[in-house]
Amino acid sequence: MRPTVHDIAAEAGVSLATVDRVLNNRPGVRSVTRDKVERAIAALGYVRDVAAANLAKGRTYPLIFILPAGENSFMRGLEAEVRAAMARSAAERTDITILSVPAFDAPALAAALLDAREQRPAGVAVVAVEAPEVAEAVKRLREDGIAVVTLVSDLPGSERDHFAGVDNIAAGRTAGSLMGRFLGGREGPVAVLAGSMLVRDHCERLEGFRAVMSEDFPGRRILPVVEGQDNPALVETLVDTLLDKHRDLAGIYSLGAGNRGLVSALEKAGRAKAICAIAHELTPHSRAALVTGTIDALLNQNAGHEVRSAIRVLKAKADGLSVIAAQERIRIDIFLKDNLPVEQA
Amino acid sequence: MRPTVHDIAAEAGVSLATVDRVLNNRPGVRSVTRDKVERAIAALGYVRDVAAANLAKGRTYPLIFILPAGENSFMRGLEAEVRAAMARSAAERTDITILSVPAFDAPALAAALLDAREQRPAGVAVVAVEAPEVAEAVKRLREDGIAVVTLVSDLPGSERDHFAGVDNIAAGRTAGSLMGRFLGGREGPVAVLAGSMLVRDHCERLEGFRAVMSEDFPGRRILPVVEGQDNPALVETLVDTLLDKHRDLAGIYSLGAGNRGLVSALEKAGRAKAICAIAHELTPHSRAALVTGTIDALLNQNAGHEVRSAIRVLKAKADGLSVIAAQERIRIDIFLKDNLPVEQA
DNA sequence: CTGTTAGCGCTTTCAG
DNA sequence: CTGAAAGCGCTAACAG
Repeated sequence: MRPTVHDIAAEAGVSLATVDRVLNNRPGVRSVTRDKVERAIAALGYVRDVAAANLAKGRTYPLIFILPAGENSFMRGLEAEVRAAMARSAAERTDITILSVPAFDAPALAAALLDAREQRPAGVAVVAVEAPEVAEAVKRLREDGIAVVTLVSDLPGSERDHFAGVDNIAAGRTAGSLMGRFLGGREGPVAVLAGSMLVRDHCERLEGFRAVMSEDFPGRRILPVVEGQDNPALVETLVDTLLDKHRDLAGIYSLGAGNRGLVSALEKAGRAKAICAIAHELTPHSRAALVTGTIDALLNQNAGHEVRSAIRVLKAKADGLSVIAAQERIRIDIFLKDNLPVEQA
Repeated sequence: MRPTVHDIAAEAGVSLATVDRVLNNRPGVRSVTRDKVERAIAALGYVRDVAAANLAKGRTYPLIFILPAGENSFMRGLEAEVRAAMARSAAERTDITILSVPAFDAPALAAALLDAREQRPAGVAVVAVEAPEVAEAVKRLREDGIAVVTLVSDLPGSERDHFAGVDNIAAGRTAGSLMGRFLGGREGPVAVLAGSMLVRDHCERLEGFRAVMSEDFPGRRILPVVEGQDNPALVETLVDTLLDKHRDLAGIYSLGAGNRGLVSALEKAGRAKAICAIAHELTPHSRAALVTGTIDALLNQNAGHEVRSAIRVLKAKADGLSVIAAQERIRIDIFLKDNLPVEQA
């Protein structure tokens, strides 16, 4: 049987309360006593039963998730994952609220953060837009002892505790590597389609993509980036134009959302098979396009992992604990038509 | 505050003990009483606090992992993950033992299973070798109420409760898809290197690979499969021969282990860059070869995920609970030099 | 500064 | 068949 607080109290010749004080390094213990207890802990190889501690504490973690509104499938999937986490709230001792804000709107986001602050949550997870006022709002939250985690898109240089998302430079590089190899010796330029250069994740993907293309495939021309605001209708128009203007287009890297527009444009132009398309995020639409071959490869971040990681980190930070960074690293999934996960119910 | 057993006892007008009997559907409750309690549970929307239940039960799960011996890096990594899980034993209420058996040795594996059975564990996780005597041993365990999960390599048709591993047909298809696209119009045949056709995972990868090559790249010649027993030295000799015999070799798919041998053979022949190599499992060696470009792509199964999943499933099965299959599905990771995870300490 | 005591939500004897 | 009471390992008042 593994040792309990009773055992260590007995071993150290003190009471349970004192052991508890040492364990949770609460003040009010003479250092001699503290030493005795610590020796006992070490001697018995005590490890605290976290479940029992939580039960006794009855602590819950009020958490707020701030997500962009709109019909972006990835974001709606992310929201679904947050709702799934809400369903597990009881078991995980969390109490989650979702706040919705317009996409790519820094003032609205800053306001939402301050709004969240009023509710005095233990932590806030936010899909960031890169702007000084947002960083400033994050700072205010931190000053109030509220843990802040950026989700999907980061806010470097701010005081956020952690970023729960993928390495977007690596994602862009991966896209570039696949694009270059898939095209092989085929002639023609490659177009790049982003959502907005206001969000960090899109900028970083572009940076990684360009880096690999120029390092490993220097002969390939990359067209200037086009911004579709993650809006399918706008994306479709933009791609229509691209296809029309560049009859020899060899590939398209879509690093943002709105892939429905990309897919329709390619298909109606009858160039779905001829053009190598690489996009991000596995959604019902992008999945279908991968299966038919309109999209050749899909990079994905697992929204479920991101949400669960954000929650774990927020809870840890709220308790002043550190996290094992490596363990919270989010992988970049690569999907081809051949390794698609089975569809969920 | 969410309802507790007390609330439902009060609501139903019975005692705690009766509520508990109903909750865990233990016998000795009149069906009228049972109904009353169940109505109360439904009315209050009660959800049991699993942590508290475990605390009260003080239950632990003795588990046995049976792993192949030898210096196969992937298997040693798997073992390291099992040891990591052992370190978490206290928190997870598990008590894990590792049994080591010679690789690809069905009689030894069957004996080990029977050996494990003597220790009356709650569950056994085993890297299977496909043979009737192994299936028979699994059956004996199940008859004794011991949960059995196959790990990495499955034993279909046996009575194992679950398989914790990747879809190896999909893995083979993915390898084929990448190989076909990476080669593009380049001429030359593709070689396939396996460990042993006695293990299910290798057979399935081969099947998937061949399927995609014939469907999507019918012009490409696939050489007969060569078995390297997951042994680097043997693999090296075999690849030496292949390289010598096929001066126009365009690609190699290594679907088993022993990649050290593959890498040295390619490098010493000076054909590392010219030949497209796709292999399995991220190990220190394969990682290095991916970075230098000797290996072009690596398919990987996350050993940590597999071990944790196996443990979750074994615990659930031991308690007679079902698992959400989708949640326990293990993904196939694809690594290029550009999306390698940061090296762990 | 330290100890006593009463729980957290659930399970488990042991009586009745 | 049902109930009362003790306790899992830990924490939190409240006394001393």
